[in-house]
Amino acid sequence: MKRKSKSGPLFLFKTLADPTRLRLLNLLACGETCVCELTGTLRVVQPKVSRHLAHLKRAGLVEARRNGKWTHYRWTEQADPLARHVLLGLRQWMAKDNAMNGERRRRAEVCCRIGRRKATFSK
Amino acid sequence: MKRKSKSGPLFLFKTLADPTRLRLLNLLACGETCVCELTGTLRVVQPKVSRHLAHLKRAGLVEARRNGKWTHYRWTEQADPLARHVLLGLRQWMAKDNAMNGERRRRAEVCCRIGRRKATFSK
DNA sequence: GACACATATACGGATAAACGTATATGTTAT
DNA sequence: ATAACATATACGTTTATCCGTATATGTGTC
Repeated sequence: MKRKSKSGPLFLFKTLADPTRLRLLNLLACGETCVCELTGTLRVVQPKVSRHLAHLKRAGLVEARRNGKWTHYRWTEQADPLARHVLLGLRQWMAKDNAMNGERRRRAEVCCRIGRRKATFSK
Repeated sequence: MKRKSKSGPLFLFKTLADPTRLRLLNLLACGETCVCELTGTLRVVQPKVSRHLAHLKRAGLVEARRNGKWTHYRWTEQADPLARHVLLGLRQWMAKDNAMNGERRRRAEVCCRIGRRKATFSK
């Protein structure tokens, strides 16, 4: 049996080749966000969000921080040069894209604001 | 019915999320190459190579030039900033990766050398 | 403990992607 | 026109991915 690599460009690109995961990364680009807020903003069922967050985490693109009942996700600092390069480009693209901008703007206000660091979107 | 977008980051990443297509891009990074040489070097059946080249072409990553019986493929100059950025990163990664380096080195010598421009790998 | 809540995973079914084989198209030479 | 060759596409099958629903896990509260 052969095991899957979980790193390298292939897994990176596979991970980025999904609309929901791109939307999640977009929201997380503003800073740490809890699952319930992601779910509310994207308007998709919670297991779907969790599944895709798990995928992003496996790929090393995000990391989770538990705070009581809530889990907050954030982008990870990339060690791999390719991943860092690609994600930087993606971030810049998201900063310009209309749909992505809109989605970051209309994120839910009413959700587990406690213990969250301030969110700013830096290019 | 909804049509597929063929552009944007999603299609780009989907296109890059396949080992054969990455290997093809790697070989093409040296310069224009004909299908028979790609087939010979990758040691995969010809329809597979053609299918993936067609996919890369649809995604706008490569373009084809017909010369007699042969078709030569090459990287296209990217108009889209994200695609250009990502492909630049990929190219740099390929320049360092062992497997990719090996594959570029052991490309077939005996094939349709006529009418091909000289191939050099530039970072 | 029992309960409510946030999040994660398991499972079966649907959809899409990739594959190998066969065949079609296009080009050159005879 | 026929034949030989390079490349592309069509077709049916396998394999991977995504989804929704149900359920499990973990954490605070009573």
